[in-house]
Amino acid sequence: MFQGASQINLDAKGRLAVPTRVRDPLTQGGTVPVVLTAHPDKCLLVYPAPAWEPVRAQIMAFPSLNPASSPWKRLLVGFAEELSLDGAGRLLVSPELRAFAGIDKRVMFIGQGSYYEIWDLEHWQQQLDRLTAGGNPVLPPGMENFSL
Amino acid sequence: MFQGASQINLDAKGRLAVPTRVRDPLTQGGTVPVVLTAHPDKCLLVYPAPAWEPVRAQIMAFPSLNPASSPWKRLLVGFAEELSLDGAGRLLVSPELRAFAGIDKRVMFIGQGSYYEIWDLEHWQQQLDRLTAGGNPVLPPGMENFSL
DNA sequence: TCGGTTTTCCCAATTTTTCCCACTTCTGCA
DNA sequence: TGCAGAAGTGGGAAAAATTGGGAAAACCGA
Repeated sequence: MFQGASQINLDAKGRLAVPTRVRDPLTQGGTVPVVLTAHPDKCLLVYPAPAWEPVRAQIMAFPSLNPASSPWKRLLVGFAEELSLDGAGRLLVSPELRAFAGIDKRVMFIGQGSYYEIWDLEHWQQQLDRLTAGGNPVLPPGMENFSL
Repeated sequence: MFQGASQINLDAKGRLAVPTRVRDPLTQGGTVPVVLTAHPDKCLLVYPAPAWEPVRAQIMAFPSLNPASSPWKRLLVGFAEELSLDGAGRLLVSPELRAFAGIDKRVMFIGQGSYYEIWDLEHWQQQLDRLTAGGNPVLPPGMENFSL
C-alpha cells in the first residue's frame, strides 16, 4: 500500500531518483520493472509492472467503438512504458511523458494506494490550493458521512 | 480518547517532541508506530497506526472515477507517512508535511478524540480568533439543537 | 566500413540522514 | 530549600543516499 509525499528533482538528463523508501516496494526488491503512464489530470502514474497488467486489461476491454473509450485508451495505454531503475535507483523518464505532465525539474512523488503519482511541483500546489482554499470541500456521492 | 492542547517547538532539524503524557497513549506504550497526514485546514493529523487503517480504507473506497474523490485521496493518503518516535520521544516531520502546514518552529498539539492535530501556532491563533470574533459560530446541519 | 552521435551503465565525491549520547532545565518530593 | 529523577534540547559521528560526471557500448548515417 503506497502512501506519502516526497519532493524530488530530475537531473539534467531527465533522470528521476525514486525515493529510497519506495524503491523496494515498487520493484518488489528489484525483481520487477515499473510501468509509467499518463493520467488525465496531467500527472504520471507509476505501477509495479505486475500491478499494471490487470489495469491495462480493463482499459483494453472498454467498448472500442464507444467514443468515450478512445481518449482513455490513448492516454493510459498509449503513453505506457515499461522501465527499470538504474543502479542508483533512478528512472529515465521519456521526453514525451515529461512534456505531457509539464515536468521540468522539481517534482512531487505521491503515494496513492496501488500506484504513485508524479506531479510537476507547481502544478501540484495549484491542485492543492483548490482543495484547501475552498471553504467547504465537497465529498464524493455516497461518502457524505465520512469522518476522520 | 485524546484531548488537551500543548504548545511545543520543533528543533532545527524538524524534530517534534511529542508531549510526555500522550506518548504512551499514542504508541500504545511504544508498541505501535504513528501515522502523520495532512488535513484540508492546513494542519497535520496524528493517528496511532492501527487507528489510521480503517480511515485509509474508507478513503480508498471512494468512487475512483468521481472527480471529487481524487483531491481527498491525494491529500489524506498522499501525505500519509508512518513514523516511530526516536529515543527521546520525538517525531521527525518531513519537509513536505512541514511545508504543507506552514510549520516552522512553534506549534500547537491538539487532542481531537481519535487523533491529534498539529497546527502552526500563528495559524492556530488566527483560526481561534475567527471563531471567537464571529458573534455566532455556525452549527453544522442537523446539529441546530446542540446544547452544552 | 568508418565516423559521429546517442544511449546506457557504473563509479565516486558530496551531501543528507539517522541514530545515539551528553548536557541543561524542570519538577516533585523530602 | 536542596536533591534526585525525569524530561527537554542540542550536537556529533557513522552510515546511507543523492548527484553529477565519465567511459564504454550501441546505434545510425554516410
